[in-house]
Amino acid sequence: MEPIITRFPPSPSGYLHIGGARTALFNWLYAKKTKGKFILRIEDTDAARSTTESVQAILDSLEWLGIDWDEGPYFQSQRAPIHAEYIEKLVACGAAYYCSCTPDEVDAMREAAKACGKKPMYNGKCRDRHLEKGPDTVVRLRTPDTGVTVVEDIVKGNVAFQNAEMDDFILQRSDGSAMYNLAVVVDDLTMGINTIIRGDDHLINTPKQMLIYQALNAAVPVFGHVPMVLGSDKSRLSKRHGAMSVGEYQKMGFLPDAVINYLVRLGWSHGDQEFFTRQDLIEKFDLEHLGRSASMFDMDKLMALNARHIQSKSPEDLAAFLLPHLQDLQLTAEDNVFTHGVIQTLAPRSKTLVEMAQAARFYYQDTIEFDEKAAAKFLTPDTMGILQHSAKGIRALDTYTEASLEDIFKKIMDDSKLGFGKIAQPIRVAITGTTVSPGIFEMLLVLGKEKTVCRIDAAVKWIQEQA
RNA sequence: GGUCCCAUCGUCUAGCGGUCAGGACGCUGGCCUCUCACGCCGGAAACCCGGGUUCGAUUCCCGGUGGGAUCACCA
Repeated sequence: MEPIITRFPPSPSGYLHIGGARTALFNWLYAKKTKGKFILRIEDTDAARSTTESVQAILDSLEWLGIDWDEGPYFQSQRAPIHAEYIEKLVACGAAYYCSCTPDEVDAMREAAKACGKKPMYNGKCRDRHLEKGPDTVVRLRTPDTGVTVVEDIVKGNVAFQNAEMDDFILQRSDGSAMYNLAVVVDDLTMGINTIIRGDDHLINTPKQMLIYQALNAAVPVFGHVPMVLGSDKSRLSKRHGAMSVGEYQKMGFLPDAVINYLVRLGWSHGDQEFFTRQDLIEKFDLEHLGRSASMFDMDKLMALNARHIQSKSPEDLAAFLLPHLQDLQLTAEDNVFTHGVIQTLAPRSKTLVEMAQAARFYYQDTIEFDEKAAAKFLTPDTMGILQHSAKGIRALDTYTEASLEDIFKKIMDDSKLGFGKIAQPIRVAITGTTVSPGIFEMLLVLGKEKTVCRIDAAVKWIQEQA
């Protein structure tokens, strides 16, 4: 059994698109799963649109997602000599020929064909003229006029195309550069790629590529065309549907594992399982369970999955991902015990790392600003006594533990005949400035005795100043 | 328009001739509870339509409808 060799060939005309990330993922997973090889190839033949910044952005995104490659990145633009060599071979064996028709002439042919109610195609004028290479000649493939080319697609099944529908398409431009279909085939062939998973927008040029393989007397790879990811209105994903680039998801506070999990589930399934670790995916991914219909991107579901991945990770692992988001909020935090504690209290209640960073704010601030409504309700002369008592009790503690804190609260409850909530809320506001936070005890424990007392004192002082 | 692909709750999907059509997100009723979450228990919610094939179709075939892709000296 030959090893599976897959590839991902982005064209660097922008960031890494979320849909592109998904096809990269499918190829990567399949290679991993089968212990094959995954090759990265940058298709930068379109010099006008390709930039080195885009190349870097794509590489960065792949790295962030944790998609690594066994070979490459290769650059298609550097392979022009190889493309030319294969084109010559094709001409030499008669499978392709030079054509001197100008673009205008070809346009006219198309118009003429359309006028007769036929499909606009090049009419094969130079097919048998046996032209030599000239300054303005292109190379065209001699495509069969009859018969069918059948794509044996692993997700779509057999798809038949009438050869008569295909005209003699261009392999090499008049400037000597290779056209897409020729370049991909030659690259895939020379790189030994035998499995191609790509978006089904490519299904239509697959027969053309097969014809090139056949003309080259080469084995056709296995094709799998996965449906595209659509926006919320079922149209092709675009800016107005929200974030499209992988980098944006990083900024929004998603974990790469969650993005991967979500993307793979969009078009692939493993029974009822929704949550997958990276390792699960590598073990369980297969081509048999790829879906055939297009799917819509659902941010809510990504969020939910992200929350689950946050919950499943250790504070240590999470810290590395959270730190940059804390920095975005001008919060200075280190990957230390305190931050791990912070994360522990916040992880079960955060859907994204951005949310977590915002919720973590109070832990790192020296002075707490009280939310107006929260203060009006819970920092009042009525609650001042509770705050004073708890500050006094906590200050006197030798051992600062959940149990000892609980004792203090119990005592205040007994003395004041108030329920736990009546005591917890004022303290919560004193500590965080708001009415929403992690549990009182876990929070106070993480914060530490000093800061806890200090903040309660500050709240008391604030109440006195209001009066 | 030609060619090609697709069609199960609002969304992602399981299903591979006989199921009370299952799960997840979202929505929603309740429980838990120091707030918010988490968690737990329950609910509403789908087989696009019409023909066949079959004892029996969500499932197989054909047609329709709808959606998508693609028709370059772009990739």
